[in-house]
Amino acid sequence: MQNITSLRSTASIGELAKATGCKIETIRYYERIGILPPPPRSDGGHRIYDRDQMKRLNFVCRSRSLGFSLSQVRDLLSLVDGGSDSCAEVKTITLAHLVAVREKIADLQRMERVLAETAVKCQGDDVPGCPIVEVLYH
Amino acid sequence: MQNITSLRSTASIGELAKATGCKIETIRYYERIGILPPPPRSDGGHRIYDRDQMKRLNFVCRSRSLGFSLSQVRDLLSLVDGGSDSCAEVKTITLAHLVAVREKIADLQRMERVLAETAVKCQGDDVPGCPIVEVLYH
DNA sequence: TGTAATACCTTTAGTAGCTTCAGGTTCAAG
DNA sequence: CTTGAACCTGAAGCTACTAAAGGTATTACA
Repeated sequence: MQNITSLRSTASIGELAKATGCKIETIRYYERIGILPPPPRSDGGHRIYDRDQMKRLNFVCRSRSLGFSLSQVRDLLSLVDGGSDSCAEVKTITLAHLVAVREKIADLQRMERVLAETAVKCQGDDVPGCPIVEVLYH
Repeated sequence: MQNITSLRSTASIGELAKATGCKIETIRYYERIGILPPPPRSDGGHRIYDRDQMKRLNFVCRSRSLGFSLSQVRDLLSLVDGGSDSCAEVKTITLAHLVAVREKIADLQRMERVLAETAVKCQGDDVPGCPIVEVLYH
């Protein structure tokens, strides 16, 4: 029984990684760049995490998986840490990100269309007249 | 009249940049990493490009704008340079890329959905109960 | 308790695809 | 001939990690 949420209130970095789905190296990286605070250490120097840290890392991972940049994550964290009534700012960041995501989708859909249209034209014959190459030369 | 396509058959790096929409620094970068061959130089050391180079750069830029990686561009260029009947290989690279593009679109659409659903729930009140923050904590 | 496997530690360098900077040289217009 | 724009090089910086090297701590088992 090593389940962090049941028996023990602390976890090693490896247990934290398993619990959050975030790689060990990434956790250390987040600490190095100040996204996560440095945790206490064992006598031997191993990192020891508590539930708050796990919550925080979950927040970071979830934000990242939704495409927020690390600097946006930093901003979100400082709003959450602040605890003041800054929900509006959280929403502002989210909506700005939503716009960016939609732009990326539109970009990719444009690519997708051109690639698909072009690929069907190609029979796989000879390069000199390859329709894909023609399109790439424009 | 400095139009590269009309009066002169050579162009400076700046003219090439304007003609292709590719930045000067990026052109030099492509040369450095071997995507573009080093062009001849003026007595003073300035790069001089001809129409073939411009075509090649166009090919690179267009491929990049369709989301091909530089290593894919490299592969495509060597197929084109080879001139043999490798149209099938061009198509293979294109289809593989198309699959990757579609995956990216699907990823982004998942993000978009969560972000949009979450954002509408938030009224912009206070952080402790912010629905966006809740979702990020999961 | 001894030991071996596993997990952890630090620091450094590498990845993609550019962009920016510093500090200097060349070119073209007037 | 001068001046300002365009060009040159080499190195560093950017995002967000990932990997590798070489060493130490912890833990499971006998």
